[in-house]
Amino acid sequence: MARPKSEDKRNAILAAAIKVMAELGPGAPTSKIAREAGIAEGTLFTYFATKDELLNQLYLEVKGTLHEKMMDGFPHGAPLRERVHHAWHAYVHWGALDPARRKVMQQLTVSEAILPATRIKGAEAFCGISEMIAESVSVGMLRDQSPDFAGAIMSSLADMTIDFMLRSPDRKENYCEAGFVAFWNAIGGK
Amino acid sequence: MARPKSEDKRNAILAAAIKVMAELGPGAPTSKIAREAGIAEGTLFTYFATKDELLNQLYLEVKGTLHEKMMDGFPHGAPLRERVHHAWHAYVHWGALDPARRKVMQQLTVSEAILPATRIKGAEAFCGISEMIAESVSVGMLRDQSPDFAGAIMSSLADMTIDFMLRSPDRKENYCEAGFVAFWNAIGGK
Amino acid sequence: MARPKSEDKRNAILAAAIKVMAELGPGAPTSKIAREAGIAEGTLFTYFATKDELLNQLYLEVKGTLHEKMMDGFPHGAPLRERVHHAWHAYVHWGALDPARRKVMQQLTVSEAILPATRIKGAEAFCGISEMIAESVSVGMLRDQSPDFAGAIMSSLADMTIDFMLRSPDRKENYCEAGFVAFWNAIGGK
Amino acid sequence: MARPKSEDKRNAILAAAIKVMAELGPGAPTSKIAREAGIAEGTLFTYFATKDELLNQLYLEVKGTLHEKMMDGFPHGAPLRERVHHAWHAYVHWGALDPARRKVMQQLTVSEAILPATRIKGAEAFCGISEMIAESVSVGMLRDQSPDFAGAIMSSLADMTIDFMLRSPDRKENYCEAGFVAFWNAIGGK
DNA sequence: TATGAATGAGTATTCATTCAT
DNA sequence: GATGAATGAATACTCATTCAT
Repeated sequence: MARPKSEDKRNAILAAAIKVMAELGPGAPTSKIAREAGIAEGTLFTYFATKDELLNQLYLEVKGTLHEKMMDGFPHGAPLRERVHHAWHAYVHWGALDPARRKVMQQLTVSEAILPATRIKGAEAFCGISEMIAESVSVGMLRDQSPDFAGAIMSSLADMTIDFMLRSPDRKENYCEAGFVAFWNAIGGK
Repeated sequence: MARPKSEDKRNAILAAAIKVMAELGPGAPTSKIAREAGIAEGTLFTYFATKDELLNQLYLEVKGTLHEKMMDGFPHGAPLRERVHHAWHAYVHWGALDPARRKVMQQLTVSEAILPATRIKGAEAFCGISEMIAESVSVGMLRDQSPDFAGAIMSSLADMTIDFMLRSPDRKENYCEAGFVAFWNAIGGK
Repeated sequence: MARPKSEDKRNAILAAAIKVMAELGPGAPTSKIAREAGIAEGTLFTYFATKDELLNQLYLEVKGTLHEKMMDGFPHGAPLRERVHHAWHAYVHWGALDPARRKVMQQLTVSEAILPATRIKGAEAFCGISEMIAESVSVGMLRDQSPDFAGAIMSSLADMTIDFMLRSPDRKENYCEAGFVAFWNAIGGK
Repeated sequence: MARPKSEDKRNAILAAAIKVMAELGPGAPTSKIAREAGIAEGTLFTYFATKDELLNQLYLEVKGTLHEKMMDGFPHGAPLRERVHHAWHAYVHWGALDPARRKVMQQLTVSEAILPATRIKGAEAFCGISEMIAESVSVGMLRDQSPDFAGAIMSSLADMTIDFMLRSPDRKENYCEAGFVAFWNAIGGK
């Protein structure tokens, strides 16, 4: 049983898990996820040995999607501020346009089921972005911190911004930019 | 009245819930909470009719503790920056010194069990603080937002800062101040 | 603790039990009964040592009420048919006017909680009536049975008749008399 | 399909429910029923979604068995009295030979758990029998009632008769016939 | 490989009864 | 005697996981 047959089915399960868990939280029953995915209860376990494994894979999948969005159309040659703005814009719109995925990410982030190893793996993809942000930092005190700190500033402010965007959809773009201003100031962006 | 309902017991249950849920999440069994509180399984339900009610009360209790800490020794007459710094310092040290309470707050914040009404009630106490922060805002774009936005900037950055303080206890104070700098810059504090 | 103080309270409990059990069946919680009776949960147990005792007393009370109604205004000197008709009329109207009490009697009659001794005691009061009915029996085969058999014919037909009276309140009296005719024929009443 | 849901198992559960509930009433725990049926506690709920559904299905099963017995060997061409006697005989012997089933029917009949829809469905099968009995009715007043009334006279008297048959097994047949005489007279059978 | 019935430990909640006040 | 908080065994139902088909 090297790799299970259908990549499609694996994706269907992950998609179903996002849908169901956005509503029911990480306590959502695997049976409901299976039904939503259009497969039998038992089949889920040929793709994910345990529910915890599903949760961990899901965490990675969700973080992966976010990363993908942030790199999609990334203006590699552009000035720093523009590049960072691209990342910011992609982040908050990812969350505002796909609230289920984002809800699941929030829940899994604070869940005991996600292993430290998974968290590390999930963070790895964002190294580059963190470093880019760190480059923008002009505030002395913040320059002394690891790039992670700058990256974390972005995540936390972006996440907060998404909340406001979801609460007031008509002022979405306003919040997106207000959030960016706060973020850019926070790191003393040049 | 026979035996009056004991405030002590109520508090013991809430304390036990914090301890147990910090480890097991909101899915923690009420039986474990009762045992930890030193009471019978059934007794828990004379104080909280359902587990959901316990969760909602707990949310309020935890937010309340945080608010209390932030107002404890508050330098009412001091300059704005000092007052905001007091609030920040109290917030992040509350989280760093009582990680269980803080973990529970994080988990409940994203839990479906917390009713909107509870969230509103929990936020009310922080109005004053949000307004104080909003006063500090000098960035034009951010001035146009509600005080909530400023308050949310603080919460999200403080929360992120706590993570770093917990991960590197020896650099706790360093992170506390670095976080404050980022926050103060974010809102363009004067 | 010879006899508990208040006979009123005892009656309140029995009345409450009837009301609550008519809705919830014999599984009705004693706490609900106590609340309905306007007393504390624990007080119920100074009047009835256990729930089963309450149930048994209730059975007797309900049967007693029925018997009382049947003897109320009983035309002692009247011809047999008239006397039997009085009993019948009282029975079915008791059930039709107090459906809660009657529902409880039905439920307790088939409940495992009612002790044989209680059933016997409850039946004793009806000996006289059974004997009166037995006197009316003119059918040879039925004359050979114990008076109980004649009494049981009456109870079962009366109970059935009550069902119809409750289902069609506007035809109540019609059913009362139709039932009596069936009953009188059944025993070959002279 | 994997393992198909086994009709045998469903029947085993119903049989177990009859046995256990005859002793413990409708309050009998599902766990005891499952054990008696030789299955796991949880398995019961793959066959009956809730205990109430089990109760309702059981009601139908029990009524169905009774109806089956009444129609078994039914002398379709025979004179009316003989046909009615067949039904009566089958009814009371069903109850006398399978007291557990009959006890359960009594209990469920007065239970709040049985839905009106279930009662209607359970009664449908007996329409034909009620009509046959109604045909036998020669008493003017009873002729004006719906066939249900005649059917109800039979049920109530048969049920009473079963009680006597069970209490005095050696006089079983005597009571069967005495009961029939009463019944036949009640409806003024021709 | 896919299926879904079977499992049984686990969970929130109820409730008769006790007993401190 | 009256109260109602405390108790903990009992109960319906759930759910991750297994495994026969």
